[in-house]
Amino acid sequence: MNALPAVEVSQTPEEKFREYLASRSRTQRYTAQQRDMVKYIFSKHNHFDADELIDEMKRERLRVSRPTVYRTLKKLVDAGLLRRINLGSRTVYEHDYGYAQHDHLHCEQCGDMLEFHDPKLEQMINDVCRQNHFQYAGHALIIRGVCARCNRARVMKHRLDLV
Amino acid sequence: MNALPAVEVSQTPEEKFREYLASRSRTQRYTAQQRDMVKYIFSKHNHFDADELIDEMKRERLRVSRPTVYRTLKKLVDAGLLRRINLGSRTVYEHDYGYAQHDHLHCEQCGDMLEFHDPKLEQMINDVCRQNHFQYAGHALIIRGVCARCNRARVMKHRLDLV
DNA sequence: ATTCTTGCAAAGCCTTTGCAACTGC
DNA sequence: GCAGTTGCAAAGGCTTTGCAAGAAT
Repeated sequence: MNALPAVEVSQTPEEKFREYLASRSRTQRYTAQQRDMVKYIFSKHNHFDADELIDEMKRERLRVSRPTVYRTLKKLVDAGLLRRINLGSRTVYEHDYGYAQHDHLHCEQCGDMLEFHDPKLEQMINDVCRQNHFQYAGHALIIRGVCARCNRARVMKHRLDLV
Repeated sequence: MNALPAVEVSQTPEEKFREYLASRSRTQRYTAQQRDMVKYIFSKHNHFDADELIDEMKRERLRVSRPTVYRTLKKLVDAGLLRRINLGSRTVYEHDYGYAQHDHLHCEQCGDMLEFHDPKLEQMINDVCRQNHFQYAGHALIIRGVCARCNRARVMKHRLDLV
């Protein structure tokens, strides 16, 4: 995974989540397990699915139960802290808070997710929505293919095969 | 669903599928059920999921079994006749043969899929891939939001509520 | 005749839920 | 103490698979 610049945010993810839990008519509680999840998830910038998260947190001796992880992930997405990405065979999550708007190049070989940002995309989406009188709520663009590293590996292998 | 121009193709979907089944080392058979599926699917241009297809075909008194439908859908995708679209909560299929390359505006209200084509998108994808030495294999862009019709309905409802 | 396809029932996979015990506020 | 959260086990939805019977070439 490559890096895009982080974005300045005034609140920590934890604060933002607490705010969400308390906001307008919501009377939700901030529990130890939720705190652990938020802390763990925002301690590293990567893409993960529910299973990976559970495994990794268990490895760190953090208490997590599967239903609670799913329930909390849903809240985190709703709170704007995480974004769900549907990869077809897998659903992964990534930070949506404190991180620049971007889309993905998904390597079908190694599974890596390269991030990129292109203002031309936003412009285009904007135009298309306007032309169709479509009220924009969000988008998902995933470009599938083979990343540079895997490509090199393939070329190397091919050369070796020829010898 | 709105219409994009159809594309001239030299083979019927059925012919193309037969060709696929027979091609390079494959010795797959063309069965009655597969034929019915291809015919039915290409008799109308719309987006459908496995369940809808099964229901509709049954309504037409066509014999279909769930496992066979899944197996055949997979072949049709592989053959380049259909494209899978992952909508997050649903997986739908659409024609990928005899139809122009396009992307989607997905209405979250009524579920409708508006199709559009913009060469600027291809250009952008091309550039991004080149910059990242990424070998392109395909992409999926889905723009979420509310379509014009649902928007009008919402505005109308709002007006009525004010009365 | 041989090899592939079918269909049933059953399993798989990921995700959600009912409910009693528990905990944050 | 009350209302929301947890965790188990169980159910759900969608998709795949093992295998014996059937069909295509």
